Amino acid sequence: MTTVRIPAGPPVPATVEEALAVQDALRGEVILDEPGPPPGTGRVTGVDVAYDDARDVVAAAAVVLDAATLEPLAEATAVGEVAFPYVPGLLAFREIPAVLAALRALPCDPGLVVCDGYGRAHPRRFGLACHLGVLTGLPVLGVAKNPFTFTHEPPAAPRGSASPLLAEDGEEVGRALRTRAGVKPVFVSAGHRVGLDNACAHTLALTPRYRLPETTRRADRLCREALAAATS
DNA sequence: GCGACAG
DNA sequence: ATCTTGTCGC
Repeated sequence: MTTVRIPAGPPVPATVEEALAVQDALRGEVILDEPGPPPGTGRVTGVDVAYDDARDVVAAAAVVLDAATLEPLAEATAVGEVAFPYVPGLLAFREIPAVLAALRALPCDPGLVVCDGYGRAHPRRFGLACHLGVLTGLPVLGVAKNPFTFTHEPPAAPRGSASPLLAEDGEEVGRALRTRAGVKPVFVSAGHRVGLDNACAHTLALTPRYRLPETTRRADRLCREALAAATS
């Protein structure tokens, strides 16, 4: 397994105003009219980040799975200093430097990337999954655990049931998707070069046993381990 | 003006 | 995200 130091990277915005301007500038680069790779083929990579704010340390993990078997093929972690505070709507600036470093440290192509949080389901339609997609050119989708500010009707009880995640203007920005019968749904949205229907299909393919995708479960575990190792 | 608000 | 024990259930 590869572990890298987060390189002194692409300058992080110094203010909220600058961050908003960056989102404005990059939003037009998002590709929304590609369906993306079909589920169960090629590779799927989960990315996640853990923090120790008291010590100002951040750790990211990228875990590559075989999309057909969900068996791990490769993994990498990156550790460094926290570069941006958590601000709702600006999560990407906090997570992306670490995530990019972990992705670059992988020994193979990531294929489709699955991240925690949102893509188009975002106040300015440019969440983490969109941002990461534009910066890497990779197909990316987002799976979040909460509906954020968006509204939805509870999906029917069976696994696979879904209901639209709606913005104020009525636009469907994502979907509440039931990955386990009778269990709280997850909130799926397209990021870059992946359609919403396909994003949901991928999410179901990645949840044969648990509510959250295997990609995020594995990446979550790995980045916590990396953080503990870096902190001790 | 105040609260809510992905991780 | 993170702080945290036991507990109910398959």
